[in-house]
Amino acid sequence: MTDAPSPNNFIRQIIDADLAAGKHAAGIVTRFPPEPNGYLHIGHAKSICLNFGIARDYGGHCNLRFDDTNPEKESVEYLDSIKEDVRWLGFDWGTHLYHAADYFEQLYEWACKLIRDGKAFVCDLTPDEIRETRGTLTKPGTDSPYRHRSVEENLDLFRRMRAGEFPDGAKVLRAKIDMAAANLSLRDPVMYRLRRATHHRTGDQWCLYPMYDWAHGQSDALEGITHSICTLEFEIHRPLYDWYLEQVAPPHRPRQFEFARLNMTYTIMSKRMLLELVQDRHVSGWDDPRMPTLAGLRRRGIRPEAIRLFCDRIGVARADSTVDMELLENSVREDLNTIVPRVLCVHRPLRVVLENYPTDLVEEIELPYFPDDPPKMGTRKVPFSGALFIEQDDFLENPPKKFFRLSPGKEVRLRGCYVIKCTGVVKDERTGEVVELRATYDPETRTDAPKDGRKIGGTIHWVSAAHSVPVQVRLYDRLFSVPNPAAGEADFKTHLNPSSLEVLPDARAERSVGEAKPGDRFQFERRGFYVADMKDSRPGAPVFNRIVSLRDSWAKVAKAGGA
RNA sequence: UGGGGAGUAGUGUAACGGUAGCACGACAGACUCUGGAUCUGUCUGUCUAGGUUCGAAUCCUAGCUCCCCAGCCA
Repeated sequence: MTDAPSPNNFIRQIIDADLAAGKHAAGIVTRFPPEPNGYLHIGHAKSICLNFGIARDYGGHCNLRFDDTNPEKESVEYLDSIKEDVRWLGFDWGTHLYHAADYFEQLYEWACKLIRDGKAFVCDLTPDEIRETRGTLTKPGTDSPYRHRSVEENLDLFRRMRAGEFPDGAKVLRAKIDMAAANLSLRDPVMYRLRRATHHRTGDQWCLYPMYDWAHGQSDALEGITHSICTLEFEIHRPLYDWYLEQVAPPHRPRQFEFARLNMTYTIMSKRMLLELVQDRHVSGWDDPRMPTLAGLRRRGIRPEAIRLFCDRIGVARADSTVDMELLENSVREDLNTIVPRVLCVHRPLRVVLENYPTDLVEEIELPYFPDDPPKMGTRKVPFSGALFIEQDDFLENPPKKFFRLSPGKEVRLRGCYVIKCTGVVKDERTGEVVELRATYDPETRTDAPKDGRKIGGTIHWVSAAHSVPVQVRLYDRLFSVPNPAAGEADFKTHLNPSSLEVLPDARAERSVGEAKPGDRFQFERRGFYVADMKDSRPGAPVFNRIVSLRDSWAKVAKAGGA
């Protein structure tokens, strides 16, 4: 599937205007700059599609750059997962793989330049003191007593910080800007802090680590980034981004642009909260099929094509927004609809015995995998016998008016097969529960409508009791039961949807899916799209994840009917 | 109450002084051996109040609401 160019948006308009003005003759260069401190989620997918999509459509390139300036929270596990996820999403950084850590030496030299220019100083204040002297939103801060150290002293101290002469937290390097600036990020921001932590890339080579603001713009400059696209919360940092670049004055001058990050209903996008769900075992891991992580969506069975389609549909703008989960679900259905074979699987079996079907007869019914266009995917043979399973909720003893399924004395079509009529109901004597149905079949109706012209209202799915295979089916639903779990004062975990996972113990599928391989996708007719789980499924013992249910207009009717 | 941003149908996003469009959604109908899919139709909108203009979502003024910023996180 080759995607069409993504829809227009304000960033592309800026690029068009730049190009029209003769800028960026060497080409458009963007970057996707994750910190390897967690797994990528669908919000990152928005950024990836934006940055890599622009590079693709404008004939430029997009760098994958790890923003690895905080070794305490970062790891190779995250780094590897990010690379895997970007590739899986369908994007290729080619040779353009970078790490902020690769610029530490250059950054250090530039920091020395700022010191020499009187634009940075070593500060001995404690974190608390720095906070206290920073002022507040409405009150200016006060200068650090160390702000006027000589260039020589600063240079010497900074060198000794690097050499490890001071304990963590004892000193920082700060930019000398303006403690009275209305924009707090300009109040002598910290550029470097001491941190004795092993870095996943530079090991113990450094105990001095640059802050994001200092590292990011310079990294962009080094890489020749033309459009450094980030989310709205960094907008307030842009003056600092520009200030550092002005001081360093590198040959290439990148520019920062901000867009609104993705929010979606019934889920969370906060890395911190996602980590908490994983650590506290509310989910099985980063790749739990309920997680909004790319690893989770992948294991759920969603294809990258669907995510790219979704990202094109949601657009890019500067206003805060929350996208309906429905939009993702629709993108998933649309992606899968025409490419996935249809098969039959009964989730909660109810036994039906056909009283007039010849004992011991088994018919092999040839059914197309894609009924809307039978030649497209071929056929398979499905065994039919006198003992079947149908879905429990396809039978109602006392049906409401618009119920088109099976009930006593009524008929239904078995998908791709005979019309049957319910002739009896067997109940558990003690509980009153319906445990079996008796029925008759109409031998004339296997491929045709009833000869006498009577109308059959509904069609239900079925399997032969003796020939079907047991499968485990895992019904996934939204992770949270409220649209915005992160809002409000209550712990977001109190909004976890208790029925976000339902495991069906007795599901039965038609014989043909018994040998499904991990990753195989099917539509179980009238239920939804499913994938054989990559981790837990194996041929002969399939385990299916529900990717997304089918639209179900009966569910709405039933609900509206006050059920 | 300092500074920086943002307000277009229920949701998301176009329109860049000239008919407010698209997608999701909802509703209605057609079709249907998936209550699926498909097709058709309908629905709801420019934050408010002024102003400029032949004409304003767009320009101006005032106001309202929401978001972001006081990490040695990114």
